Amino acid sequence: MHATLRDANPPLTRSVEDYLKAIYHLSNQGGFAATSDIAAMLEVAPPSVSGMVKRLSEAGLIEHVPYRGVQLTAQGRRAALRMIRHHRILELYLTQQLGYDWGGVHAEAERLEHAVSDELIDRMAGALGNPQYDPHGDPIPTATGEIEEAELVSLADAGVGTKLELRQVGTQDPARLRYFAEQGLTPGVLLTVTARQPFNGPTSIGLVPSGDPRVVGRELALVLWCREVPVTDRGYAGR
Amino acid sequence: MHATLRDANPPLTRSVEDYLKAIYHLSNQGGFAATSDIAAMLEVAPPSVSGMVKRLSEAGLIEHVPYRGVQLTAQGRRAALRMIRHHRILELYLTQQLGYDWGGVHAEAERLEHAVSDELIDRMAGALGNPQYDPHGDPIPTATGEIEEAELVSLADAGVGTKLELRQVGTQDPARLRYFAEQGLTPGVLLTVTARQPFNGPTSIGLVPSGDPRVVGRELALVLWCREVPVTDRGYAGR
DNA sequence: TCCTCAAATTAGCATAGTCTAATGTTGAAG
DNA sequence: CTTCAACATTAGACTATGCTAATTTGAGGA
Repeated sequence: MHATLRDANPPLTRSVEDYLKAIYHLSNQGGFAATSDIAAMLEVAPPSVSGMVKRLSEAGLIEHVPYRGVQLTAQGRRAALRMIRHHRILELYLTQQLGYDWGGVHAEAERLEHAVSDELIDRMAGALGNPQYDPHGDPIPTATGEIEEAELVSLADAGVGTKLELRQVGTQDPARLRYFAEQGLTPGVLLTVTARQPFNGPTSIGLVPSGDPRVVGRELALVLWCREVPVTDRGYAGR
Repeated sequence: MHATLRDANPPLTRSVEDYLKAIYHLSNQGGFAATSDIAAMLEVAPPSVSGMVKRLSEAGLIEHVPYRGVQLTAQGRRAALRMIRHHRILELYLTQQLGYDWGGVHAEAERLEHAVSDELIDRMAGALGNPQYDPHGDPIPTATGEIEEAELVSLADAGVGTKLELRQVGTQDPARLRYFAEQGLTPGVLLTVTARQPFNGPTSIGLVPSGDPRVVGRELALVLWCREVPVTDRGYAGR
């Protein structure tokens, strides 16, 4: 009678998995994912998102606060992490075992992540020595759905010499957002911290891989939330 | 304006690819595939097949003769062979490179064949040394869509000692069909020719892998069309 | 405080694919 | 030559997912 009793584990469709993954990436640090951002990420129209949000929410995969956004439930998060694990291991396997280059691998992984079984992914992971990070430096969720949460540091607090990936821009102010965009400071870019002036002075950074320098005042640097990137890396194509 | 002009190469859906593959297998030697046989093979209701047949036929992938059956066009055949190539290389790759056993591999390949790119398949084939046969002895279509047509021999003409796969039963007579079914002689079964009596005498065979013996008179043996199976084999799970 | 505008949602429609129930067709058996 | 059973098709409904157009909402600027 109750939906949950009817079929506890209906296999998720490709679309559903894509939405969950997008929501995961857009609500990184506990916030809400906005309808229009989901629509942009998946390249669908906003009303399509509203429709899917309704279904996902009825299925218990997300929480929806009308006109504010959505968050994953524990169940939705599990499904999203499963896709991310699939994706990251596939990218690794295809490049390391089958000679793919980083250009071609993303689209292939994007399609395959929905079709592979967990068993296949585990076998691929085994063949790779059960890696913990993908080549972007992003952590690979475990088979049990745990992920090393890379906590975000504000650019104003990041250590000089560290390599960072810009993850969240913590302001809604259009003028500032526009400025950041002009400077090439959008989520996903990689940068290294080259210097910081004392007494709450500005932070100097270099963009990766271009090397272009930027200087960011403290007020702005405080809202640029970054993840520290381990070592090897080359651009951001994956998710 | 014309459908063909609107989008010459719409990517085929998973369903469409499954139908084309089923039709290929069911119309082996130039005949028609029957609606009910397609429905049985894909485990859908017959009206679903009628509906899909209409779409496939409008798309130029099959020829439909109402109340008789369907045949693949050159375009449909190309798409079917592409799936078969995907499937057979995937089965080979998963077993040889990732330690799958023959039980688990079919379902995995069945899902993946629709999601992999031709490039990935070619890379897998390369890693395997560009094999020509899958482990069932079935020929693998080339990347350009050619397949070694295993010509069929009648059981009455097959050499003693050869291993065969029964592919077509060349009669419509219900009494004979029923008899063949009782004897376990249905398309797909493997057998070895153990003896043949002289002067148009009967052929003795052993079923594989059970070893059960059968003796088939010349009249019946003449309508059992078989494919010679190279060497290694173990049951028929793939396609 | 009020207004306006961007964002979100609802309304209404389309397509692919599935189903069950009803109807049509064909060929084989008497 | 008729009839009937098996097979195929049509009719009509439903779900998932997408779209455009219209409407609603909420939050910041005047």
